[in-house]
Amino acid sequence: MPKRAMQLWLMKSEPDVYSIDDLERDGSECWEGVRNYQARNFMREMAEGDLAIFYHSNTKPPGAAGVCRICRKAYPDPTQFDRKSQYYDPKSKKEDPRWSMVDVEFVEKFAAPISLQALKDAPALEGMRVTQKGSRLSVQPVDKAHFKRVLKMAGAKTKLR
DNA sequence: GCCAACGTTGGC
DNA sequence: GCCAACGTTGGC
Repeated sequence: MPKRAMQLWLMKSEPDVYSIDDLERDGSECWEGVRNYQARNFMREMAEGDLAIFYHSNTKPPGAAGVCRICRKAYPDPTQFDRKSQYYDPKSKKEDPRWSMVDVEFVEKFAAPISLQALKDAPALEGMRVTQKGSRLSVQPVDKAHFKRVLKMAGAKTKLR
């Protein structure tokens, strides 16, 4: 009966490509195109019901924009087999797909995004991966205390138990 | 647009 | 297995 504890994540997306507003409009979306092994491995650890901070990268300012929930666990990313896709990977084999993706659903958009600078300036968030210099990882785990703090900073409706 | 910080590739 | 060259990410 003991269930796996909920795990918490942060997922980066460039808002020009896909933003929290796009997710709010769509309700849910597949998280395609991750082509980094470490990020892929974290996605494979995700379970339905896990929550993730939706982070806007490569924009100004970058920062935490909202919350989403994992609604489908990892399965093969079809774009790796699509020759026309920018994510096509000629080395990936159908019988042993190299890349996975999960589906996420919209939970909430923060009233105002919490900028990366604000995250870095918060002493309680010390050690959070995304605040560390040169952190490029697009999918990363987040400590519960850090996740809660970000929710608090954002005045979020989402609460963790 | 620059460039630091990686990750990947391929020659050896 | 090493490592130089190259490509990508993403803040600034």
